[in-house]
Amino acid sequence: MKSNHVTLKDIARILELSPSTVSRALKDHPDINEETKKLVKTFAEKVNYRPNALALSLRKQKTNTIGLIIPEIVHHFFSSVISGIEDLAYGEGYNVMICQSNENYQREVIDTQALIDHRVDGILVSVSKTTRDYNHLRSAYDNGIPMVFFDRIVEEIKTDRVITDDFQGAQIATNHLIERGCKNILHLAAPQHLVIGSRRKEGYLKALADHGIKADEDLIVKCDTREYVFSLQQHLMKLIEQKHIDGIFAVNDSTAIAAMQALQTKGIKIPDQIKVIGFGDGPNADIAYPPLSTVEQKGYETGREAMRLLLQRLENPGIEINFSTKVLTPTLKQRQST
Amino acid sequence: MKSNHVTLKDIARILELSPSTVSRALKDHPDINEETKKLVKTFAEKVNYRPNALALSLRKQKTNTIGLIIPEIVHHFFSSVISGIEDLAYGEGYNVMICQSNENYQREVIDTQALIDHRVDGILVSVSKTTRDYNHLRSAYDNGIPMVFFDRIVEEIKTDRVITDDFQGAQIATNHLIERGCKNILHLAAPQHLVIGSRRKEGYLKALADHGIKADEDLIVKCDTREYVFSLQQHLMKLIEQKHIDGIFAVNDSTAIAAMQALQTKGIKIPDQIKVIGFGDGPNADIAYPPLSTVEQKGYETGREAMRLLLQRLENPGIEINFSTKVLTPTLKQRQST
DNA sequence: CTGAAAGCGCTAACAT
DNA sequence: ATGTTAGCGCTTTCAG
Repeated sequence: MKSNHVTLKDIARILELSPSTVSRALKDHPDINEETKKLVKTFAEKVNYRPNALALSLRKQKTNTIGLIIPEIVHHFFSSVISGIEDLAYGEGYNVMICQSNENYQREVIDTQALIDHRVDGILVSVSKTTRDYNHLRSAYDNGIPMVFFDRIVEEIKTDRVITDDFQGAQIATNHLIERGCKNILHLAAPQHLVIGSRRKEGYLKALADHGIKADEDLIVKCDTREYVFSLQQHLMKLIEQKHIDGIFAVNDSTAIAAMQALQTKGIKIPDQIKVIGFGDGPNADIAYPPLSTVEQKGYETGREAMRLLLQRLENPGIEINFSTKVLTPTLKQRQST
Repeated sequence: MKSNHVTLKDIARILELSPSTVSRALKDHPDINEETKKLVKTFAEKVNYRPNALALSLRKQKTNTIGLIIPEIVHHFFSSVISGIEDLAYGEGYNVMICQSNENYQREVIDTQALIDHRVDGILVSVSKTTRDYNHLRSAYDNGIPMVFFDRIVEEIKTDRVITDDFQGAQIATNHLIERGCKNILHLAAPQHLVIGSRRKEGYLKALADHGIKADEDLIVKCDTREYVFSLQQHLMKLIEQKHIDGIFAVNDSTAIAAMQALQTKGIKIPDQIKVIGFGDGPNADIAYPPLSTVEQKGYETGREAMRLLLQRLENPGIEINFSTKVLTPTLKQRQST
């Protein structure tokens, strides 16, 4: 059970050649005799030789690894992001080192450090909800490691970015409810200190204004998780009755789905009596009853785009200008809840 | 923007010391003068020195990284597994290199290779559905890299394992349906070359036998994804009618939920006409309509247990006997679909 | 066409 | 108490 990796030196010794010759033979260096190449290659194949990636990285001063810092893998949006990143990265010969911050600032700091320690060639990051200080990221930046922020960006650090147009997404969702005949629309909102929280609320307000509907502060309730919905159930039901609510725009899908379930326990029919729309479009939307209308946030493309921007930096080192921000527009996914 | 990591040598040069002294000072070697230590440490702190993990690994012949090969991160079970692994690993100073095979054999081979190339200290793996040949894994094993299989194990390779008692879980699920009055139970099964596929089928058969119900091969249909359900919809509906199906045990939750949706489009009432139970207990179970009864499979514990077994091997190298298999027993989660 | 030697960043046995 | 040296596995100049 002891480690027994074959090294270049091993091959050289057995074949009575020098390590340099073996190295060159393996990578088809023109100087090497065809005979020798064949000999070395077949032998290497036979003994299942694999170059040591660490030694290579150390020598080349390039790890061909990019680091990814992500809040929570369980969320469908983020796991789609991972797929987008990996598909591009693998194709270009890069490995991805995934770190999950678990929405925890301390963990994020440690993760960033680990990525720097491993000398990743670049970092992709979406910051945790609890991160308010950015020195750890700036330190990576100062170390000369190219970075790209996606989704949860840090405005203070100038880099390439990929974001979703939350404002427009919320507007699309709210417009849709209005077009479906809703007059009194409840918004279940995320905390306003989060960019997605305030941007989505603003989009909601804009849609109302565009249709000459007067906004009502009472109809904006801070409530952005499934659990939150059930704990506010009493309050929400009262509100819905008093204000004659006929539409709900929730800041994410799981909140929207929980809201539907809460309404249904009171015998309210969806979409007949109240129409509901979410934000995100994970697989839950299809599973919900009725299937949830929502705006689709493009996780896969977000990841792909972020990786693309990073690759660009990696291929053009030294050029630290012209940072670009890619904005992805979410699209309406109508199902049966509206 | 150019890479500018400080090295031991840099510090040595500037402080006019030898690299070894700096190295020792940094790790509190008793031989080193307190003055020198202080000098070195404060300077290292100041310039934000961080040892190069690659150089360290190369030198120590130990990467403190463990590799994880997992079919699909999106599945709740697997992302829980990751959390279980990480929590333990980080605590012990290990990093986790996550590879997603995407249920693709080719990718799994490449991933395994990448882990070997990076000289991970150990590997945790749950094989993809499409994997039939195990040479890639055996090669890691032969290289002396300790492995632990979890969930989707490979029986041909002797290692430590963590599995769910699929047999018992299936039995629990099927018994539950029978107790709820079902007589003709359809089983939506996973491919039989997967251990979880055959074990769950066997548990189903055992439950039937225990209750004197004659098994009917026609009632076991290979169908283990949401998409599969909809593509087989015609066939399934016919079967349900002909065989007077009154209960369905699906090999996983999303298949169970898709089945409920398919039935509902035909006006079939759940649980009144047909009762449905799944396997896994992800968050989808709560969102489904009606909320899905299922057996709870413990992802977090699976990951933790697998990592625990691996750590044991890493701490006792050379002992390649007494491989143990940890079996976790799933528990019934009754909701409204039965 | 092949080999010797240096070095990527670090540690540790062996000096002094 | 500190320095020298060798070496982890590899590539790449520089010499033959």
